[in-house]
Amino acid sequence: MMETEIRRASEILKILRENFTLPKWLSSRRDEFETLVVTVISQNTADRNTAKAFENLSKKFPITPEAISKADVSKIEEALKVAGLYRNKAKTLKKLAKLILEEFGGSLSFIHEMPFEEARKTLLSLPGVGPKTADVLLLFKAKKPTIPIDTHIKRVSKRLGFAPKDADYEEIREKLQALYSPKDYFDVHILLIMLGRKYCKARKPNCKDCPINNLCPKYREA
DNA sequence: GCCCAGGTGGGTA
DNA sequence: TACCCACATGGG
Repeated sequence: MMETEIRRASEILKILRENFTLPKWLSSRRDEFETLVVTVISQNTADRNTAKAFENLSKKFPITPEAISKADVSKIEEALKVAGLYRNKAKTLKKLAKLILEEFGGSLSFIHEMPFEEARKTLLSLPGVGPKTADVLLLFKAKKPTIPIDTHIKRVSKRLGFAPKDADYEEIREKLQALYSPKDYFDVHILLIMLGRKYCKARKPNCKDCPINNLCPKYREA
């Protein structure tokens, strides 16, 4: 990897830190299972609707493998309706709760105990858990060195020239992790999403006001 | 009315 | 393996 690319990446992070305020609550607050539940709900879903759905579900049930595994799928569906894809997600959550109860002793503590790769593989074997969801659990709850790649990060990384247009999830994750130090993975994840939402949008990017536009090859071309 | 928010799994070639 | 589609709601 080019030395200059690493320097550009560091400069980008520095400027993002100066321009965005990191929310403090993200890593604490919820336990592993709650985090899994909210992350599944969040799949392909706007944050506001995710929050509403999680709140709805919390009012109906304690967010535990015990309660969710016993819950009526229709009740879970009702709570999740606002988030969209609710039939799939309701089924997935119930399956996950059951599986965690029966195969993992009712807890996701293995994400702390297993080495990173094993923990990730185990998470990926769970229904409804793909790379994004697995990496969220690993980074936020187990403090493992990984960067969840969501749609914003995918887009921003390509525009910044960190990854080719056809790059897949793993390629982008590995590239970002190589560009940054593990202690910064959390901030990189959050800040790139914030950048993507505010300036580097899919349809109407606001490059003119973007705080890192002169570090962006796309902008300098134009 | 349309576009955006925004991952995973199952099917087909 | 590599695509392609289904899943579904809410706000601007």
